[in-house]
Amino acid sequence: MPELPEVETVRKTLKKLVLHKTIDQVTIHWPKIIKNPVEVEQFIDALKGETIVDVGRRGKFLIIYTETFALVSHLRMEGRYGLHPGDEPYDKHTHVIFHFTDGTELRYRDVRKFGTMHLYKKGDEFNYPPLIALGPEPFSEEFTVEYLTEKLRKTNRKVKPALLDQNLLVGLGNIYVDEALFRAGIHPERIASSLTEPEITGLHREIVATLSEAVKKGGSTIRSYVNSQGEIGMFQLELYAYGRQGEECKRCGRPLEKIKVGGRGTHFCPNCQKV
DNA sequence: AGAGGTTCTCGGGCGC
DNA sequence: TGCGCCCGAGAACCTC
Repeated sequence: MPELPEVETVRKTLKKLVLHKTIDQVTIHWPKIIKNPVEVEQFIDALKGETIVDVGRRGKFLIIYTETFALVSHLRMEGRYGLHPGDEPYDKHTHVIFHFTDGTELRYRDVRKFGTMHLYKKGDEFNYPPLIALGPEPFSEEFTVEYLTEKLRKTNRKVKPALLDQNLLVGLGNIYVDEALFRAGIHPERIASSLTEPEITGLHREIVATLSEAVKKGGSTIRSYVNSQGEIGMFQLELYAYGRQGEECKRCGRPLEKIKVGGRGTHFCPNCQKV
């Protein structure tokens, strides 16, 4: 589910819901979600009495800031946040509950239990995993054609797995990497170092354009994604490649195909994206 | 029944 | 042979 556009949408909606709320208690039903500190009791004790002052994002990670701490949260496949009245029942997939002093609760629900939370002192979060080695943000000045060229030039991986590597560039996941490659007319199995200068220029442009258009549409809802207010995204209507195998290519009219690349389902047009 | 939007870890293979 | 790097496979979990 959540790639950069979805996480950015969650960030905005979550911020509206929880800003200025004070944590009274934390309940944890599946301790493995908490990766740092190792002792879950320390995680709980640290957050008691803390007030939420901001909600940020780095790549696909949400960062919930309190006065003293940074809670780094990854939704992985199906993690979701929602604000609920304290007396509303919760189901077996609700693993972490932040009880606020006003009687409401921020609940983290994750059917597959893949999500993670790391708590650090504010300011330390970028010096430790999982944020420490991340590549540039696609909308930052650091992400230039020159940067992308340099990175792709020195790897023998296929271009799709290379672009999914969050240490090269943050934000792309399986949906948007297929979209950016389609829009740039590049076959996902091309060896990264074989891309030409014009191809990389086009790829850079389409990565930024695809992600920014998707942010404007509130992300893509394929199976389960909703933002923190329970609303679906609308970018799934604009997709050229993802999930469209067997359907007509919006550019040339021939049927799209689905193959496996680096173990991931990969959608592309064999006519518009030549090997 | 196997695939699914993610990412970390591990081990094989290769080159020096 | 040994070490380091790069890359791909597998694992973490549940639902349809």
